[in-house]
Amino acid sequence: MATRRYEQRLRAQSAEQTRRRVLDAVYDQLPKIPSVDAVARQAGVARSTVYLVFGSRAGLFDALLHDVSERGGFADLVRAVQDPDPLTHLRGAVLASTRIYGGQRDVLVALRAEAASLEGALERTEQGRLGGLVHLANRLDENGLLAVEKDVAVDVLWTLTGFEAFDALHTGRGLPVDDVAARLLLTAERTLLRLPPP
Amino acid sequence: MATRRYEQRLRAQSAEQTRRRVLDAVYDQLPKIPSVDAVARQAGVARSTVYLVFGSRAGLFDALLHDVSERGGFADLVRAVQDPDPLTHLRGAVLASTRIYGGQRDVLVALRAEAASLEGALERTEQGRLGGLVHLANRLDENGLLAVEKDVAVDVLWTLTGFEAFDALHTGRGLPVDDVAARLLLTAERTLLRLPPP
DNA sequence: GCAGCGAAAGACAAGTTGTCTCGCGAAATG
DNA sequence: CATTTCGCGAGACAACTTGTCTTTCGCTGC
Repeated sequence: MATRRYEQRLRAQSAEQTRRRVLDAVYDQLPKIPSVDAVARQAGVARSTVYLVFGSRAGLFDALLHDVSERGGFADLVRAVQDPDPLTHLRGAVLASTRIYGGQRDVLVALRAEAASLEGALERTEQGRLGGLVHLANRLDENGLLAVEKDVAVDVLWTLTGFEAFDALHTGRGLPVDDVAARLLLTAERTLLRLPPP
Repeated sequence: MATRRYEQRLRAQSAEQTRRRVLDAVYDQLPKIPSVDAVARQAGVARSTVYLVFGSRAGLFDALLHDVSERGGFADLVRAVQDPDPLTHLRGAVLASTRIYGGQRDVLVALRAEAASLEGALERTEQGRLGGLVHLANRLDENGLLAVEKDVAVDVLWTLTGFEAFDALHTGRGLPVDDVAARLLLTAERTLLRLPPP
């Protein structure tokens, strides 16, 4: 049974293609949350293949979560965070994250609905956001811009920059994405800053 | 086939009892979201009885929604809204609703998870909250207390008094209920009021 | 007693997730 | 070119769920 070397080129590449086709099939069926069978049919793939590639329904949505994290305007968010001016940092972070939520809204709703099966994978993703907010609060504090305790600032930013706050205004109140960003930014600035804009 | 009069006393009362037993069985199994079968077994009732009384799984959770609305500290909320001072009104409303969310957290999470089957029944319940917030914003405006547009005030209050904002701080950040209320109230006051507290 | 009705019991259909087996066919290797 | 390897389709099966319907039991109310 001396297993011989086996380097994949075309095969690995075609495997990656079916993986993508399945993920795209999930996007295609949003905002309805599809069954594994529906995803497989839409992707033109056997249902057993989905289980082969992703392990389970939860594994499929876990992969979807990572896919969302790697896509979409996260570049803008990273750029905003690197601005030397803390106020521009704040402004850019709220605007960029709101636009991400607006673009990915359906996927994020689906992932929230599947959250029970995801065993905290969603929360783990949010750890990064929390870290960024702590950093932001520190910078604002160092520059003497904060009108409240640093802990309080983190809590307020956590609430305002989450998907739930976005969706409350966007879906709940019917506001367009940029209006949502304006409301959230206004709230953050007037609550946190020593000299808020009028 | 002349159907004769039939006034129910004990029978209607026992029917009401099984209805309550079923609803209580749902509460018993929280925070896990139970199947109809599990609810029936916990209630000591046949599964078919659940369907007889509530029509469907969605009907069961719809009844649960109404049950939650009628229970819990909604009396405090109503009392707060009737205070002559708009600032006390604001303060009392945020505090009371936060405490309701804290007490009913598991049920509300379950209802949110079932929201897809509930066909907007949850949103209809939220209409009452929106109406109350519009009223509050009007009163603040009439007294010259608002530092922002009335529409903006409603949007901000909508975000801050929703269950999602509560849960972001309570579950997401691990804050006790009264600390959550403090953060939310601070944010509302500093954002909306012309002369916010320090 | 007798009729009405709440409720149990249980069969049945349909949809879902998850597991496993079998086998084809194309890519990789010597 | 022959052989190995492995991605993937096809399909059977088990287990669980929602939802519907029929039959039967037993207590209540006239």
